[in-house]
Amino acid sequence: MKLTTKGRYAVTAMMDLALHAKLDHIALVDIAERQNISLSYLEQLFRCLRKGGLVESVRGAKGGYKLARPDTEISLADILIAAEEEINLTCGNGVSCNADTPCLTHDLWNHLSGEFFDFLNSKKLNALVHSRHVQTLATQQDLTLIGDIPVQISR
Amino acid sequence: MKLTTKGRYAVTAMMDLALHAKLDHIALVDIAERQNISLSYLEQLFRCLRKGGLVESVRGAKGGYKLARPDTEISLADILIAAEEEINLTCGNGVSCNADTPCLTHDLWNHLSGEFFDFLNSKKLNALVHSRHVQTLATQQDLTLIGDIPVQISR
DNA sequence: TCGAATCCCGAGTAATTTACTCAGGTTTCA
DNA sequence: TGAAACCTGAGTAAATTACTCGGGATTCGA
Repeated sequence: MKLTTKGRYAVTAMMDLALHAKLDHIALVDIAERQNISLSYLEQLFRCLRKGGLVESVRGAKGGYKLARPDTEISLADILIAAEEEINLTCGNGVSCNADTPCLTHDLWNHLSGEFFDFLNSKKLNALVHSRHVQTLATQQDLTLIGDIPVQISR
Repeated sequence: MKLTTKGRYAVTAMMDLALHAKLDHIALVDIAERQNISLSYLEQLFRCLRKGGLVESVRGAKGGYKLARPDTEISLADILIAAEEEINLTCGNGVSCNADTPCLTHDLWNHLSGEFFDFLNSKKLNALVHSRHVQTLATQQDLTLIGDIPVQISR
């Protein structure tokens, strides 16, 4: 019942993409710096996100990633599933639960799992980045980076 | 974002207790048989449930466990927390997230975690065992056991 | 009073999963 | 041509899970 860092990083990275959506493509290096995530780990993560159809990539110098769909059409559930976090509260149909002898909680968890999915699916990326708090943080992050390395934000 | 077997077993076992609440005390051996859970694992689990104040025990022969509160006052959240499943979707306040530089998702997950807790907390044990499906299963389980070992259900 | 049934407890451990890293590609821009 | 970026597969230390084991403490009933 815990969120793994993979899931959290995926959401963070997608929010970063959404926040900088006005730029053409964002390089993973930038996200790695802004969000304090290892580059190699991000690369691995974006493999999943790309396979999941959530981001599009441009290879080569000046390449990078951008959202494959408007941020109004990407939900927390989409991101977590793409990052290979199962949203799975079910009984797992293990040894002690099969067609003959389903466990007591079989239906219960199936049902709750569905409700939980709907909940996460109702949270869209645009809403997530819209909060005052996130906007403030994002601005700070951009300023900090510009302070460190004097580059144009619109490179 | 997965439920561990510990959490599932805990819920199953508590449902079993609730279903047999008319009996004075239920021995773990019975639950182990009915629900196909290893006895030693159940013992470990019930340590947690007892510490969490969800069940009361009677030691010695003819001893066993019963619910410490009416099943209307025990929620899924209570059980999962007692079983040491954290209901924790937060960012974990790891290395890359502290007071100075909170991560983008800090507030987001805190908030969602709360909502999820409320959701699980609204599911009370009495409602869980009330479903037609669970009632049927429970009856089957009791009959099967009586078939195996010819004992009175009301021993 | 003994022994079986039961709860109780701490510790150990194999398997699995997580959270990464690494060493190399390939593609594209300037 | 070379640097900047994406892309890939494989490896691995640490943490977690899902148990087991061996023993002890209590209580009932014969």
